[in-house]
Amino acid sequence: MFSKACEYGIRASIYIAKRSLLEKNSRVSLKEVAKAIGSPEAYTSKILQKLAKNNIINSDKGPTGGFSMDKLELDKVKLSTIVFTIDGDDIYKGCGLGLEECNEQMPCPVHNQFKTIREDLKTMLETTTIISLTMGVKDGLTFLKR
Amino acid sequence: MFSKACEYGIRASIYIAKRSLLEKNSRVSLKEVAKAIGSPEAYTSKILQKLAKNNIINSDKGPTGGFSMDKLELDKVKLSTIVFTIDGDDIYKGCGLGLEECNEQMPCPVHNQFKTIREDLKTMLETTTIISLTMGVKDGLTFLKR
DNA sequence: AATTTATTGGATAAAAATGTCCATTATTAT
DNA sequence: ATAATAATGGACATTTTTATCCAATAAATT
Repeated sequence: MFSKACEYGIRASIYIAKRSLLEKNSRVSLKEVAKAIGSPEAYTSKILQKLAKNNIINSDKGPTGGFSMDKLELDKVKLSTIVFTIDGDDIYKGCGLGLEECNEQMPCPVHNQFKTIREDLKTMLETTTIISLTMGVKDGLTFLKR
Repeated sequence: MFSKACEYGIRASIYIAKRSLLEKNSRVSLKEVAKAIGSPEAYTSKILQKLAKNNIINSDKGPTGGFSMDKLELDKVKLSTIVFTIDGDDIYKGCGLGLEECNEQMPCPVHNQFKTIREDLKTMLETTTIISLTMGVKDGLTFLKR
């Protein structure tokens, strides 16, 4: 469904969000993030860089540096934002059978069957906020690792 | 969503089904299939081999040989069968965030949001038959290429 | 100012997916 | 039997994705 990079990106964002929610002015190091979500450190670094450049997370260099998210913005960051930043819009516009062009006028054989599912997925991604996902983790109801 | 191999596999199956439906005892050559669905010939060959080994399509060697499907079985072949044969069951059981274990007891943060969508997808794949997809192509309503 | 710390960015490596080539095998027709 | 045809199977090549390494940069502390 998502690329590995995107999976790491979502999990990392949730972890950073959680830490930013619990302590103010918290800065989470790359090492801590990677450990918390069970991802390769250097690879995770690249993904966090991308998220930082797209202003989804903040990053600060130097001692006491690390990654963080604006607590007051956590309800504005949607899952769709992260997915789009890392995987692009294939999940929305891509054809289920890989045709370059596939639309109402010239649909692939599964176009209509996929339409509903894809729209549901889109809606879900666009309405699910990072804060809501973070809550589950904070309350020990959901998990970011294993 | 699906691998490229799986996309080719589905499109190829539909094309072979269509030809088998229109002419009896038809044998479609690899070349014809690849041309009809716009896929690389040699790569498509591998995929058809896999489908043939799993009895989803028939293959016959020699002159007049080629690929075919049993006309009377076309309503029994489900999209899910092809997808499972080529891509395995990741699409059903795999975690949306890539966790090795993810279930009701220890769900990932998006587990519940994905559950509905995944079940809908599963149901769709399990209820969509090759014959129904073939009809659309036969009637010029849907397309296998471009 | 010097040292330490942590992210950044570029190069490179490893793995997986996609794609190609060609000799072999099975089958049909002559 | 021989030749022609079409799938098969194995090796190989390319591309994309995933992952690693390390020097450079920026910031904080002493």
